[in-house]
Amino acid sequence: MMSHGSVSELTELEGVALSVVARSGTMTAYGVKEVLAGSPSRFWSGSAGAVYPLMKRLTKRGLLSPSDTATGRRAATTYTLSPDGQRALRAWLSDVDKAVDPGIDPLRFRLLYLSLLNENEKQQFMSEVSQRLAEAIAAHPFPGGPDVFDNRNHQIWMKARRQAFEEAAREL
Amino acid sequence: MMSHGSVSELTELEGVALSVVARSGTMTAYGVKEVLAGSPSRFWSGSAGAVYPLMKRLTKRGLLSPSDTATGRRAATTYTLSPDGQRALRAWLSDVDKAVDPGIDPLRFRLLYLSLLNENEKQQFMSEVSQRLAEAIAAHPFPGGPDVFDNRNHQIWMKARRQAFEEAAREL
DNA sequence: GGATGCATGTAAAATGTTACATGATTTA
DNA sequence: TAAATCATGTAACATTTTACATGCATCC
Repeated sequence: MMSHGSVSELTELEGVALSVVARSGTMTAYGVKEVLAGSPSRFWSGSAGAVYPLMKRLTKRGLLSPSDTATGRRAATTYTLSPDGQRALRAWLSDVDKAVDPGIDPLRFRLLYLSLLNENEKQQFMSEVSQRLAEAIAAHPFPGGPDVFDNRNHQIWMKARRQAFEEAAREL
Repeated sequence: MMSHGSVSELTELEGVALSVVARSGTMTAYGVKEVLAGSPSRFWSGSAGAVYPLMKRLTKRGLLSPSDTATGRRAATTYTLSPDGQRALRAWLSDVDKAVDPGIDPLRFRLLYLSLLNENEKQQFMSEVSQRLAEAIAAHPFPGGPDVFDNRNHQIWMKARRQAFEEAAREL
């Protein structure tokens, strides 16, 4: 049998968290939380309750190296990637199976079931979505951080989703 | 203040579950589980431990009406949408804010952080992803059920993602 | 009639959300 | 210097995963 887990597999949240740390070189839990909170997606809550424990778990797994950076009399921890963390991140980033997974797209789900609405509701929905997508594409800087959820990347994805939306609409 | 919650808001999982029931008119927890398990996305686990309790919660919230359909001596419950369930589902389906949310796209995240890999790794990744996307688009019937995660819809979305991928690649 | 798979769940553990607490720092 | 905001967490609760248990049907 192939050795299945020389590096531990990461969830999307874990992978993104490690990426954020790696990109900066060093980062606190708060910093990671802020980046996530700046995401255009509501699926990244960026809540303290999610992120602080996450960083602890990744530390316990040996993927992050904490250092105590208390300022004044206040406790604080800054993290860097350990060598194992770097390996795990590389494995996550280049995981093609995960990459091609369609993930979760709320628009896709709705188009799949839109026939459950009546004609009026459908029309209304399609027209509002169309408008909102156009706005999202036009809006250069969306509110939030420029790091993970980089504007340009966001725009590219929104354009692709609009295309899917229009194609699906044609077949509705 | 506006009455904020005459119908309870649904998560994506809840919305999809109600949609599956609504489309069939009637369905067991097992049926819903099977549809979810047939999804191309790993984010829908379709595990019994997720679905059976979910159906109970939706029942408790008054959105599903259970009926006892024991066959022989074995307990079984089939569900239909209650009037409140229908309203909640309509509200979910036509929720434009949720619809435009980018959701979770594993490919998007990876392209965002791909610069953390070295040139070789990047090349390898891009070429493999490209191939896998092409395969996914060409493959007419993907393994799994034809209901929620309808082939045609899946294909449209994969095409859109390939376009985003190519555009992002050009700017890498 | 034993093995295999379908159908219906539950239990323990992990993860994530919401809400709170509290120390430090900036701002009015 | 009081109020607001930033930063660092924890606690209770809800949800989800993983793993197990078990009854019925079918097929070999």
